[in-house]
Amino acid sequence: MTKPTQFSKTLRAWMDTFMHRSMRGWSHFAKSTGLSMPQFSILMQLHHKGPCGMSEISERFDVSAAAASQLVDKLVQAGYLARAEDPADRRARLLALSDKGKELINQGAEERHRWMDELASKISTEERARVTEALEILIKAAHQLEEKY
Amino acid sequence: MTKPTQFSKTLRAWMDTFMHRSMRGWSHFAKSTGLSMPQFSILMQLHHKGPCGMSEISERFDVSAAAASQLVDKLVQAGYLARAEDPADRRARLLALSDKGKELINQGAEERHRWMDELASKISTEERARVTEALEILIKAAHQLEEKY
DNA sequence: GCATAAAGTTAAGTCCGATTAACTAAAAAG
DNA sequence: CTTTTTAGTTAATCGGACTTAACTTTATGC
Repeated sequence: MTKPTQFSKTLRAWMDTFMHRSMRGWSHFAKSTGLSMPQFSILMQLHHKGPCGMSEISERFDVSAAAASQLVDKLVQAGYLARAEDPADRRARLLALSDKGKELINQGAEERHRWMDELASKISTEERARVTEALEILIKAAHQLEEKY
Repeated sequence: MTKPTQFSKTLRAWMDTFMHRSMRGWSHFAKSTGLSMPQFSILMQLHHKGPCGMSEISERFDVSAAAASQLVDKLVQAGYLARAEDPADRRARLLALSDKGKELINQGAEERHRWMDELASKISTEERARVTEALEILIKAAHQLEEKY
């Protein structure tokens, strides 16, 4: 954490390359669906974390409850989200991706993953094995970090 | 490219895990600077690709020349960008990050890179060597792809 | 050189996200 | 059972991003 090692330098270089590229693909796809970036982000969040209440949306995105409510409302009207009453607490809402919403997310993932397949084509078979192994190490480490909080 | 190999599956898994995480940090930082997402994206683009003209901005972000002009104007007024006349073509402008702009980008990179250092702490020394090697392979492949277009 | 095209800018208007304030309904606290 | 807190919605409004249209300035094509 004090001085950057070769490892962390390489990790940063990769992230810079990778982030820049995938960000473009991501926002391009969001635009092509007609959804705004905040709207798309909400769908992404639902996809990653599963169903949640309205308050969690406003916390995650650091906006007021009113803003979250309005944003979600548009997504519900567009058919991407289901908004149901929480049977355990009738004040609360249960937000979840609809089938249409799930399909959209999958489509987006496809687009964003396409360049990875191109990437794979630039890497020899023996290298792929080593890269796969290394990424698995990274993924495991990342999950360990996630658990902490 | 036809059927997903183990390699490409792992690559995708890594992408999903890390995109979600770093996107949050990125937009959080953008917000903390008081800059909007589009404004911040322009700074990022200048950082990655170096100085360019106004027309390139509008092409990259797929907005009208008018929108680009207005967006850039705000960044110039805020002191993040320098807008000079192109000596070779006096209609054109040369846009570049100012020192303040560069500093902001570096700060952002620090924030986004912090969790990578935490990640490093979860990985043993011998594993780091292998991961470093693998990432270098990926970086090289990514740059080969960039050159294509 | 004159017409046309290209690079930006400015202005007016639209749309969307976000805020505050006022409100409803349900749960928790006492 | 009444008070207070919590979850969410609605309305009015603000500001920012984006668009089209009209314009200025500079380069290019015949």
